[in-house]
Amino acid sequence: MKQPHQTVDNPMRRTFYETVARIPYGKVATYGQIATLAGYPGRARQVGYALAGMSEEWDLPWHRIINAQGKVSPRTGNKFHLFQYELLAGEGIAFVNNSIDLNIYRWDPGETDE
DNA sequence: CGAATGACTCCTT
DNA sequence: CAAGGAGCCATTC
Repeated sequence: MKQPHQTVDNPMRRTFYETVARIPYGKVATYGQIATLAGYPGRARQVGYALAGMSEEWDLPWHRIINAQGKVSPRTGNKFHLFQYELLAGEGIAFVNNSIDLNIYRWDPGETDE
């Protein structure tokens, strides 16, 4: 089966991690957003793929990454996405029918960030 | 190189 | 608003 056994040697994946780590508290970002900010527009899938290969021990706020629908991505075979909801709620994110208001919580780099 | 896969996104029903 | 189909991209076999 296909396993994301990728290494961090790839500058693309490393850049994704850097971008994710820059997401401020109480804010969220979409995969496409991260990809674009990382300098790889259109690689939204690779962002999710990179996060999938990431260890749970990482300091990255992976829970702040959601899809363009304003919901957490339903990962395959795991219910960790449920845990993501709790983490986001802990950040002060408001949910409406399990969906997040991207118009409010979407990370705006250069304005609200450092 | 071709085929398959996946934490995605957009467009149409 | 929810569901289905097509498009895109990188990595792996």
